[in-house]
Amino acid sequence: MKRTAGSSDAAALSGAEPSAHGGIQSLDSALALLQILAAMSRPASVSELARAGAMTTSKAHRYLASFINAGLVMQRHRSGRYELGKGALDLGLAAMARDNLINRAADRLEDIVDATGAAALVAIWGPHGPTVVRWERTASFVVTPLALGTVMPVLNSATGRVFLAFGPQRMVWSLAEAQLARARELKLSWPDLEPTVESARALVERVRTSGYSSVDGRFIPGLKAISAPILNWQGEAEAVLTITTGDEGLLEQNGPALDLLIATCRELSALAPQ
Amino acid sequence: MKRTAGSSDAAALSGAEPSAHGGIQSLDSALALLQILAAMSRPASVSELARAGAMTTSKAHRYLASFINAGLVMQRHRSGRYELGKGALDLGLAAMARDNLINRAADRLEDIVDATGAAALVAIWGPHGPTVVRWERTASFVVTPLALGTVMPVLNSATGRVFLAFGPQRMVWSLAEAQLARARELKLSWPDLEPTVESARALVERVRTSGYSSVDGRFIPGLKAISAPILNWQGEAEAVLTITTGDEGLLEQNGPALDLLIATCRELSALAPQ
DNA sequence: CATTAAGTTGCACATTATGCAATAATCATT
DNA sequence: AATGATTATTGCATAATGTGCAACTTAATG
Repeated sequence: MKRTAGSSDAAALSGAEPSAHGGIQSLDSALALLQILAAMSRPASVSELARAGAMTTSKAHRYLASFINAGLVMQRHRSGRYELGKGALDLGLAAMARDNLINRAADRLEDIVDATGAAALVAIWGPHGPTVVRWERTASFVVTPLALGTVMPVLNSATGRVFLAFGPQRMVWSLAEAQLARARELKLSWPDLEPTVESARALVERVRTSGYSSVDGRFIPGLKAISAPILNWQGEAEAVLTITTGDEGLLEQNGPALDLLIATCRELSALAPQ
Repeated sequence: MKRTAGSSDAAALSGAEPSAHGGIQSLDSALALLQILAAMSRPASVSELARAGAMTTSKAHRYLASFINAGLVMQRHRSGRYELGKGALDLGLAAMARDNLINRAADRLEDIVDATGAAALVAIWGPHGPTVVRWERTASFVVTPLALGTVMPVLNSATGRVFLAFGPQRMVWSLAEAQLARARELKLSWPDLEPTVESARALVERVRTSGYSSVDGRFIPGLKAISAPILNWQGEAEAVLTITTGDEGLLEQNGPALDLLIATCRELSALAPQ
């Protein structure tokens, strides 16, 4: 392990340059690599990871070996690509179990589903965008896979739009701008949104003014959704609550489902931490 | 770092005892401590953690300092108790997103499109039938019937036929029977399908036997498509993967595109949740 | 305020993390 | 199927830092 060239005489004599925060240097390096892997949208090779982490492949490989041993990372077969493993999921679920805001929101889902006959979900902002962390539905809900971990698009989902208006702005707009660029490249647009920053900002104004967002069957035929934010004390969305249904009448403006959603989010917002 | 008492002479000469799995010893110890913290039901003191992890408080403290620096752990104030931080939640969310079937399938679209020069899509069963939820194409792909939310017909699209054979049967056949009745009313038929239940059942047998479905230019002039199911453990399609192209030669039987499609769906099926 | 217990940090020494090169495995091409 | 190129993995000598101990700091209690 190399010392920095500017080591003081005292440090040189004693043998160790302590890390700036009193931690362990190899652990810091390893955890930086883990974050790089987590940010990747696909399984990665050891050389990709080493390059991205500015380290030798040999070093990256050894860190990955320890992460595999701990269950945080998995590799499909020897010499295969690496991705996050069950241990990472378990760690996240443990962290989530301690998050009072998510748990309070989740506790409301059953009542919402019972009252509306629809499906309802809680999403929070994750490394890849708005991520479903809890959901409930009635047995008759017809859409097949709606699952824990589903990442919603920012621009054309009700959930995503609420994050666009109320979420952590720098991160949200970084992703939104990428999605806008991609849409322009493929010459896409949506019923109420052109793939431009100006159009997206106008959408944000509409969502902020109304305090919720909705998408109707023009986006996914037969599906309608309404979403509202659970705000913290800075007015930023900590989570988003969404009701989604195939029943076109259920989520009408000024209807009971929207009232329930807004009231629930308001109550949960009042309980949010500083 | 202490050697075990039984170190071999060779290891003593070379200086390092490699960890059993080729990883890094201090990283292994640190990750073991993190798991102990995750398993605790409440915030823990450094001495509790050190005791549970059979290490000195000084060692535990330094590991925790690195975890805090990485965001995986937080401490309410100096000398306060330790608990999992936002970074642990983010790691879990990233793992959750990886674990999601639609995201896994979507990740494959780019490779498929690159390999074939065609367009590729993921569809799920929605309220009005097979619904496109993800798609990719090359920028040069000129024919664009695709959009997020496009509902494919059940009887005369490759995607729909795979759902007919492998999808949630009660819902799928309810819609199929309605489309058959409509076709009889309009006196429609298709090159390989009469608008009868018997003919449709024969089609299902063919699709189930081959494990995939294809439609050629007789259905939509200039377009050919092949589809295969991503099956769950009950043998029911959770999603369907489709390659579509205007190049008639590309999707020939026993060709590389079909092989790629089948292999991809097989791999994704193997990863599907219970 | 004094005392005790727990958290945090300096430093000498003990231990292992690391880079480099060799070996093994996988992928692409013919 | 064979071959060459590329990438993943591992042995080992050297470079680097992780660790235990004790001192210092902080927090809690009487």
